[in-house]
Amino acid sequence: MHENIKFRQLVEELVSVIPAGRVMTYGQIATICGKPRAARIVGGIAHFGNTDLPWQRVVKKDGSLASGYPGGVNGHKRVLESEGVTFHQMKIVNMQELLWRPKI
DNA sequence: CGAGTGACCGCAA
DNA sequence: ATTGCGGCCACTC
Repeated sequence: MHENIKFRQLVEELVSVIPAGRVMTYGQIATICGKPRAARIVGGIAHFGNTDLPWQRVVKKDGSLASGYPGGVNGHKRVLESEGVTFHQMKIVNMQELLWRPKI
C-alpha cells in the first residue's frame, strides 16, 4: 500500500510529539517522514501549517535558529531558553544531547 | 492547473 | 570559523 497520508500531516504529527526542552531539525523531520530532501518544505509547513504546534522545537541542523518564527530569532531563542535549552551565541549547546529521536 | 516560493542543507572558497 | 551559491520539492495562490 502506498502512503496516502500527506507529507504535511506526517510532519505535523511528528512535531506535536517533540517533548519540551528537546529539539529536532528540519532535515531530520523530513527524512523520518520519507522525504530526505524536503527540509525546506518542513519549513514551509512551519510557516503555513498548524500554529498550535511546538514549532519552536524545530531548529536548523547546526543548532542555529531559522528566521520566520513569530518574534524573530530573538523571540524564538527566548522561548527555547524558557524550556531549558541553552545557547552559545546563536547556536544551541549540546545539540547531540537535546536532539529528540522519536521511535519509529 | 502551473509557476513561484522558501522557518533548509551541503559543499566550495 | 564564516560566507555564498545551487539544488531541492511540497505548498500556496
